[in-house]
Amino acid sequence: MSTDTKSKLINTAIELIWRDSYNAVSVDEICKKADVKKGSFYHYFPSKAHLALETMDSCMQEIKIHYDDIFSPTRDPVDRFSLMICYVIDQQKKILKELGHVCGCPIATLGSELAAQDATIGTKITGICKKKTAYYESALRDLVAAGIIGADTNVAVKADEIFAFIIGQLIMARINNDLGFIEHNLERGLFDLIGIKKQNRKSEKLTV
Amino acid sequence: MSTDTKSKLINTAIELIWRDSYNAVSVDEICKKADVKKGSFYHYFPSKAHLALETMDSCMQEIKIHYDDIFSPTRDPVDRFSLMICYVIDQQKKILKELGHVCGCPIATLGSELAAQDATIGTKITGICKKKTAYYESALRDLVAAGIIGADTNVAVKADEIFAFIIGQLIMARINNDLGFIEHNLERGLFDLIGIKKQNRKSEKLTV
DNA sequence: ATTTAATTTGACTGAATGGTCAAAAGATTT
DNA sequence: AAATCTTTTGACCATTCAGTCAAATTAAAT
Repeated sequence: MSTDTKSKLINTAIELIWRDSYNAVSVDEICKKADVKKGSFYHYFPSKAHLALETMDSCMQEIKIHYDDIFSPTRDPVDRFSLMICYVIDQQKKILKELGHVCGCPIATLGSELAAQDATIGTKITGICKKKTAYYESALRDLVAAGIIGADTNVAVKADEIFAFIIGQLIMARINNDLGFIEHNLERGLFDLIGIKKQNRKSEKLTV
Repeated sequence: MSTDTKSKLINTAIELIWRDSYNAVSVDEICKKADVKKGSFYHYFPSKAHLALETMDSCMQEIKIHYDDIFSPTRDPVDRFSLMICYVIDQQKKILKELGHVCGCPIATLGSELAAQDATIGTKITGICKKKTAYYESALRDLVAAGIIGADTNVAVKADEIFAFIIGQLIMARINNDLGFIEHNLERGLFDLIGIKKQNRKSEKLTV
């Protein structure tokens, strides 16, 4: 079972690239930290760029597990968004503790860096974004059905806006290396953007 | 007048770093495209990182000229936001034509890439963001005074949200290499976020 | 037990990296 | 015209980069 070597490389790459950046991290550095020789690296990945692609798959796989639960149709649609915000913030806190820096969204950071450099990464990320917005879209439809937001809401557009909003806040948190703002304002801002009136918000804390 | 050499380097660096990324562009590449020898580069900049800092100053200087006009207190506060969106989109279109790729916000892209790598860049960008949100904040206060948005609006928080929202949309446009979404939805989304009712929006196009 | 296939190793390559430096050339000042 | 200061040049450096490869090791199949 030597998928161990491969996943060691992927997990190490996620850490290093997420904290620094794709171009700032070398193959040698990844290998050294993963305690894998370079020859093994190129046995599993044809190039550094392919490693990057697989790290994104790995991230998305992890996210999917949580989002499938958070955005379960059995949940109240308002709660789904609240829980997502909780998850995002908790994850950022965890990574801050582990890596010593606010890191933001690994996929957006990587995507922004490589957008013009590698077209295949651009299309890959576009696909991942589509998956994420699908969660938002379906929750928005349920909000419409529940009469919490207007029936005239363009849910596809609104879902993309939610995504961009969160990405933007995470980028700012990364640049400022500070989670304070999103801890205090991300949820409220999101509900403003969606157009959920205050009375529909739960003041009690929810757990994932 | 040899500031010519220096500004040639800065302008070339803006182009290359904006389109690709800081770490993807080498000093040699910048020198070659600017037609400046490497020795001259290090005569004007003590390091590559210092060049990056000066490119941000240069970007901010350019933005300030436009924003001082767009956010002039003589303007209707709703118009200010509309004009800003026009400016952002026009600039993106121009850069797309020039550089062949949607490039997003140069400062956010660079900031996201170097946040954990170089602390001085992080603080520099935090300063620039403060300047930008000052424009939004003052326009928001004028919206409050005009009774267009609620007097209970936390303008400082809302300004940061606006900033994050735009940054997020630009990142997505960069990743997708497509301006379609922001052309169609950025203004509407921004007004949703601010909480401006439809009747306050001008349907007519404005010019900067 | 032997063949076959998958994995690991470590030394290697050539190009590119950020940065240096002394000397030449050009301006400015005296 | 001589001296001083600024700018430009191009050769140079040590290091790092992504990627290669043949041989050694280990595991699986026969």
